[in-house]
Amino acid sequence: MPELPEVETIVRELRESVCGKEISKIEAPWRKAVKPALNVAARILKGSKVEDVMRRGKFIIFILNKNVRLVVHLRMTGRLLWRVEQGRAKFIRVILRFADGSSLYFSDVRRFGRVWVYPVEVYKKATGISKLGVEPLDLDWESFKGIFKGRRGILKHSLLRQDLLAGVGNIYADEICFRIGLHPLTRLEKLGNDQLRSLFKAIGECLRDGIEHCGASISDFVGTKGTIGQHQHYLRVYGRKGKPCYSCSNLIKKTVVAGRGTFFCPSCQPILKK
DNA sequence: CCGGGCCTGCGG
DNA sequence: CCGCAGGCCCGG
Repeated sequence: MPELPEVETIVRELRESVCGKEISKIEAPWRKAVKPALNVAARILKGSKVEDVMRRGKFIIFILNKNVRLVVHLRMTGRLLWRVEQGRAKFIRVILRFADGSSLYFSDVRRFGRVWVYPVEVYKKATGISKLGVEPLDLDWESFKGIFKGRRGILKHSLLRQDLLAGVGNIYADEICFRIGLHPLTRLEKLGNDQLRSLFKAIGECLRDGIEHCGASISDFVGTKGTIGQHQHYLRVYGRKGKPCYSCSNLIKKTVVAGRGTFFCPSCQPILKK
């Protein structure tokens, strides 16, 4: 459930805390979390120093010297933590040990998350980063139009497609649809130029708001020091089934779109016809 | 385009 | 105690 704003929050914290550190060892209490096999990953990592930390979509990329990249995807319940609470040690899947004695823990209750270690020449292919679409926050209106104008498909489904736009997940997709006043099932091809333009603006606004509030701690998200975000207090529809719409006071409904729980206001978000 | 698989905790 | 939660991959 960490989406672009939550991942960005983590990356900003890491950039302040991990740069310059030398990795002395990688451990994997759950070996399947690491690709390639742990001994291979360890050999590639040997003696690597962290030069920078970046984000691409929902991927976290550690730039290491000697042209090595360590990539993390948190999927649903993954966390990167400098300290793990008592009782949650059983969820630690991977540990990065540093030469200064500190350790960064990859904890993940549901084991969907992964850590990859690869040379710079192959890491994008090996992780799936090469298949990602554009970065929503680097996007200008002309490029956005190039991607979405004339495209067919369901609005919410298109927002969730990482090969079009990298980083939007279920929560922000619903928030974006609410912000432009369209039902998540609206077909893209029915959007006029003005609506496309407002969609473009809404994507940027929703994601930037999320970053400004250090992410939404809805179910699981915490920062690297265990601190929660604040954006859950600012969500307009997600998780608000049966509660009055902030805009019109009608009750928020929940349905399923693209296989995911989807919240919307039936009166503020009509399905666009024709 | 839909649904199952990966997984576990927790809500109903 | 069943089934839902959902990012992403894959197969039909």
